[in-house]
Parts: sequence; structure tokens; C-alpha cells
Amino acid sequence: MKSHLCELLHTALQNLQAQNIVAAGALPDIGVEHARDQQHGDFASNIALTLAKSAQRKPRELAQQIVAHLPASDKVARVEIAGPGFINFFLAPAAWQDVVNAILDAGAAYGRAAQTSAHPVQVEFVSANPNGPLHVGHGRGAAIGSALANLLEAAGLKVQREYYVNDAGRQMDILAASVWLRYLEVCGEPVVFPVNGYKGAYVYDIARALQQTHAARLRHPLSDVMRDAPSDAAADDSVGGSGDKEAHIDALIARMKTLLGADDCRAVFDLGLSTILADIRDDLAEFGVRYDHWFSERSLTESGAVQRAVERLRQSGHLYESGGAWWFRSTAFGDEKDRVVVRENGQPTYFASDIAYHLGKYERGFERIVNVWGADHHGYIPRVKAALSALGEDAARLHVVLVQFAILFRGKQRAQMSTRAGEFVTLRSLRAEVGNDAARFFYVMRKSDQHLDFDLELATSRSNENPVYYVQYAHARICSVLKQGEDKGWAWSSVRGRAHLDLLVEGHERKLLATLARYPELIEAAAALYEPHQVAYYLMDLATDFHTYYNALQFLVTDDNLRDARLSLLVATRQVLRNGLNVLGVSAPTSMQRDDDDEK
RNA sequence: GCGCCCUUAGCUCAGUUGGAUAGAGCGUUGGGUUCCGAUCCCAAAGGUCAGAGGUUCGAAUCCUCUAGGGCGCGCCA
Repeated sequence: MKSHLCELLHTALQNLQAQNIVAAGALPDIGVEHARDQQHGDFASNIALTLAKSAQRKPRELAQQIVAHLPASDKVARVEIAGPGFINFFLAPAAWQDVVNAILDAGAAYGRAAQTSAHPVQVEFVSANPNGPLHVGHGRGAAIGSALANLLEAAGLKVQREYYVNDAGRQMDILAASVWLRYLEVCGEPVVFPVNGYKGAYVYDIARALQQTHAARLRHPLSDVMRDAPSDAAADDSVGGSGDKEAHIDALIARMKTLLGADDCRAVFDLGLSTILADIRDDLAEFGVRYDHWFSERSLTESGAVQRAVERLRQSGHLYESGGAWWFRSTAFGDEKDRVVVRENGQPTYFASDIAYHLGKYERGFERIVNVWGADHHGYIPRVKAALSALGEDAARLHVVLVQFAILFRGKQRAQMSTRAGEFVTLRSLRAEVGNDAARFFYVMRKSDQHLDFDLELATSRSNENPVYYVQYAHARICSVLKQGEDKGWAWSSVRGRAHLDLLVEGHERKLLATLARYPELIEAAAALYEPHQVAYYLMDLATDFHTYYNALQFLVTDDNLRDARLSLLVATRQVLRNGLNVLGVSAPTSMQRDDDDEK
């Protein structure tokens, strides 16, 4: 509809150009938007205001000229000039009513743009280190990333969903050491667990599995393990200075490698990695989050990709040596300071892997690359972009969506975030408490760069305060009305309904039709801005329009034509609710559990 | 100290490329169901868009400064 009006205006302006009323040459983008106030019609354009200066005419006068040259359209009932020079369009009822046909014809494809490009977009999200179960912070990245990928797909892009598995590096070594120490403990060694180790209960589970397969074969006396190790920090993590927790754990890792040997060490490491990764996969799959690709960080080193990336930087003159390490001159590309890519000990840094990883994304042919990162990584963006620029890639094709933290509340009370030291509430436990639908909806409800207050009480409540139930109830209610109609022998006739859409003339119907018509534009705009929360807000609006309509008018009336016209509108509404919920990964139930069902 | 993000109603938040009288929900107050599920709907009150300058026909939106909050500033990942 918008584009139709733009075309009309465009034609009018070309006529004016021919008469030299408007300067020849390129016309500016014609702005047409939804009028906020009903008095201002359905759509409004400010084109006369923006062109007034160059045309050297008063805005209202120019607006009159434009209106006089507008081609006739059966979709436009009348056009008015208002305020400082806005051109307001009032649509013909048929133009609104036709939306129902469009939705019923397209079904699940309504709002879905045709594929515009052969080159896919990549969305990388969650990518949590596989050293423990996902917690509620990762959940938001999962919900937003997954909804964003769906949204981009709906907007006509080909999307690849990827998880970057950090299966290398010191954190993973610490996990392996933690597993091994718990294994020794299970074997009966008097282990004093390191302050810096992973203390979660899941580490015991892996240790027991290790014992199942290897019995006592990997057991070494604790005295051998601890020999000459620097003392650990105080258990309460106070500054006391009793020892160095970093040096302590590093020594234990080194000792593990010499005592076990490379192969057994790798076996422990891999068992920990695969167990946790499998858990993460299951967790996300249950959450309705799926991936096309799990990309291994370790593979970058093993394939030599990291070496190649560093070499390319070196050859293009962006590296220099200082203090025995190799530095990337990222300040030349806007970063705050230069960054080390190869350490003094010859090991590449995590950053070096990340350069290779991102370079690989470009080489894989993605037109756009979207990274969903926790907000604490924001300082990392300039250096990654700097590296890509240095390698001759267009850094603007990389877009980072920063996701702020979610804070759990139970009513007004801030919920306990850690059960034990360093152990966050898991995504699993959150899902168990509030359900997948509420979790996903709440996670995406806020703009991603906004902190999220996640109210557990609200998420589980069944009332209009809870937006998930509010939207889902609208869907269920429509299903219920249709069923009720069938029970009365008034099964909905699509043909008869569509033949009488002109009967949809009530204010509430018009409002609902306008909201339905807006859906494709919403998808397009939300996708362009990488803002899935807009879909959530739209659905709440749509649900409100429906519930209001429901209360104001009867659908199951005796007049066959009117009834089927209204039911057609309801079916269209249900379709759009479904399509929108689908983007968010939230289910569209056909009936809602009633409160009294709970009581025994 | 430097950098990035944020600040809109009592609370939690929307606000589409700068547009007309800044919007929802909750909470508060007052209403609505012999009828398709009241898990719903309607109405009222509630604002110096953190503050001060600037840009222009026009600013919550763009620019500068100030105040407050969050995060980041490793040869960790």
C-alpha cells in the first residue's frame, strides 16, 4: 500500500517537473508513513515539506500542486492537505478489506518477502564456551539470535545459523584439569580442589563417566600431582596473598599433561568437551533453537588457517615485533591500542583465531555477517573490524548485535543468580520454571541493547499482565470461535466470506485490517534494523486489536454473509499471529489451559 | 583516566528514514459479561522525553557540553 502511494506521488512529481514547477533531476526519497491520528487519514506524506525549499514555494501551495497532479486510484478515497503541508491519504474501504484476501492467499508466506539474494547471511549466536551448562544470560542470546535469524529469513534472506565452539585454549584446559581432579577425588585421592577450577556438579558427572571407562588407569597419587605446584589462593577468593590461583592451576594443567601423556590428556579433554557440548546442543534444541553449523575453533589451528591469517597480516605490513611478541597495528584502523596476535612463547592469541574465523566467514561467501554478542564484548568489535579492514575486507558487512544482560526477578525481589560460587542459574532451570514460550517471548521483548528485567512471577502468570498469554490467548480465542461456529452448524465458508468482505465496515474491523496490512512492512523494517523485539510489540498490538474487536462485536451472527466475512477476518488474524509467533519461536496454541483445570 | 552503551509517566518499557496534540502494560480510581472462554474489554488521572546549548520550516530522535547508571580497557577466552 505504501509503495502504491509512493508511485502515485512519484508520477505527480514527474508531471510537475515537466512543467518546471519542481526542479528537474533526481527526486528525493518519497516519504509515506502511517498517520498516527485518524483525523490525518490512513497514510501521510511530508514530500511537500521536504521539497518546498528547492522548489521555492510555500509547502502548502506545493502540496496543492502535487495533489492536483495525482493520478486517480481506486484505492484512494480522498486526499487532504493539512497542517504545514502534509498530504493525507484516506483509503477506500475496499483497499483495506482486500488485505484479508492477501493473507488467506499467502497463508504462512504472508509477510515473507521473496528471496532477494543468492548470497546467504550468517548469524552467529550463543557461542558460549563449552565449559559448563548454558545459563540464563546465554538464554537471551539464544532467543534473540534465533528470532533474528528467523526474521532475516522472513525478510527474504538466505540465512545460515552458526555456533562458534571455543574448543581450544586455557579455559578448556582448566575444564580438563577440573575433570581429572574430580576423577582423582572419585578414585579416593584427598583432592583439595583449586579455587580457579570449575566447581559445578556437572564436572563430577563427567569424572564418574571417566572412571566408568578408564577405571583407575588415569589415577596418580595426589602427592605427585601437587609436587612443586605454587600454592593456591585462599578458598574464599580474598586478597590475602596466600597464593596465586592462576599459577596454581597452570601448574596443575602442566602436571596433568606430563603424568597422563598427550593421548590420555586429550581423552580427558575430549570427554569433557563432548559431554558439555552435547548438553548445550540438547538444551538449545529443546528451546527450539537450531543451527546449521557448529564451527570448531580448534579446526582453525589444525587447518593452518590461523597461521595463514597471521601471515597475511605480516606480509601486508600490519604486524611489528615488540617484547618478543607480534603485534597487530590496529590503531591504524581506529582501535584504541595495538593488539598481540602471537605471544612471546610463539602461541597465537585467541584474537588471532578470531581473525582467522572472521576472515573465513568472508571467504565462505556470506553477503552479510551478523554476530550476536554479549554486551561485555563491545570493546572487542573495533579490533575485529580493524583486522578485517587490514586484510582488505569490507568491515561494514559485519554487524554486531550486542545483547545486554537479563536480571531475574521474582516479583519485586531480585532472584538469586548464583546457587553456589560462580554457578549461575541455568537456562534449563529457567525453562523448567516458566516454559519455553514465556522464556523466548520475554527474552526478545526488549530491545537487545536494553537491560532486561525478567520477572519469573509474571512469566508464569496467566493474565493480561503476561504478554505471552495475552498474544497466545488471542490465537486460541479465534480457534475457539471457529469451533463454536462449527458446533452451531456454521462452519466458516471461505468463498462466501471473501465474497462479502465489503461488509467489514466497523471501526474495530478497520483498525484490525490496518494492523494486519502493516505486518509485511514491520518484518522488513525490523529485519533491516536487526530488531526482533519489534515483532513482539507488533503481536501485542495485534492481540489488543483483536480482543477489543471481540468484546465490541458478535462474530457468530445469523446473517451468513456477515458472519463469514467476519470469520474470514478472524482467520486472517490468526494466520498473522501464527506467522509472527513463528518468527519469535513461540508456539501458537489452539486452546489455553483454564485456571479451573488446575484445581482438583 | 580513556572508550562504548543507556537515561521517556509512580514501576517496566515502546516510539519506524527528524514530522502534526510523546504512546503501551502494570499500579491507582471508576465502569462493563442473560451473548463467540472475563486468561477479556472501556474510561480517567499521571510527562520540563536527565539538564543546558546548537542545527532547521519542525528535535525524544542529529551535534556539543554537564550530571547519573551499566560495561569494557590482559602476551585470558
